[in-house]
Amino acid sequence: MGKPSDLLQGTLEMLVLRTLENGPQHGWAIARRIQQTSGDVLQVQQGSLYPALHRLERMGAVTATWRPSETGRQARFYSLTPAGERRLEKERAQWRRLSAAVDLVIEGAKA
Amino acid sequence: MGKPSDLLQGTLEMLVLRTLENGPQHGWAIARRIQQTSGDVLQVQQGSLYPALHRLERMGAVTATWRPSETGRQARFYSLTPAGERRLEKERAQWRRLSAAVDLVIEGAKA
DNA sequence: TCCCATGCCTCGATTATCTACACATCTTTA
DNA sequence: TAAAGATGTGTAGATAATCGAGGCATGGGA
Repeated sequence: MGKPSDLLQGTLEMLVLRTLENGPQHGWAIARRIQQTSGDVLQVQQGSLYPALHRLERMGAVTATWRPSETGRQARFYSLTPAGERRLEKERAQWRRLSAAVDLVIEGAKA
Repeated sequence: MGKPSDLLQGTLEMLVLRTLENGPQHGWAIARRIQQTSGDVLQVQQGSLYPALHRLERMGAVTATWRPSETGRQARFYSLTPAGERRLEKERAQWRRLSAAVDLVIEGAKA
């Protein structure tokens, strides 16, 4: 059960933005969804998630409103902004480029 | 020209160990080789490389000796130890697992 | 002579993440 | 009824890898 640290720094924001492409969600649901979608490989710590959400809000990539959740409790729902979508696209492209580059190095034939 | 930070933290050690699978090399050559092998996408900063090399040496994953380089100058050649090989295998497996998980999340179908 | 490539290294700052908490409500279980 | 667990948001302090910028030294070419 690897933590999104280890080598995934900076990737958390991308994961969060990507999850919000499916529509507005509150923090707890975002964390759960990432874990599920990744086949239980990635788990997002609350101490990383909320600061990341606040960063994204400060930079205008997401907006947030208080609304009752499915269970009737008050929860903070985050939505992607156009700026957030653009940011996601950039980070996604960056990820593809860099992870492909790492693969080239580590999977390449010896000698 | 992405920096191996951005999302590659912790990956540097793996890249270095992988490069040493091709035989002993000095720091400068390791950096150059990673850059070449990655198709000029990854570039290793000296301020990251040497601390990483020293960490790996302290933990016994590599050994180092001074020898003249191809150009005749004294250089510090690093070699993989058995412990380093084991570490590389673990990190390589970890990388595959986690990068595949990230791909699952970000490439998955919407909704 | 001056510059550039080679080659090693350190220092301070940045920054995201982690662990571990605190707080609140609602539901389930003993 | 009381305890426990799930839901849900958040902060505080510490950690640690990386970065940028610099220093130092040698050798070769212009």
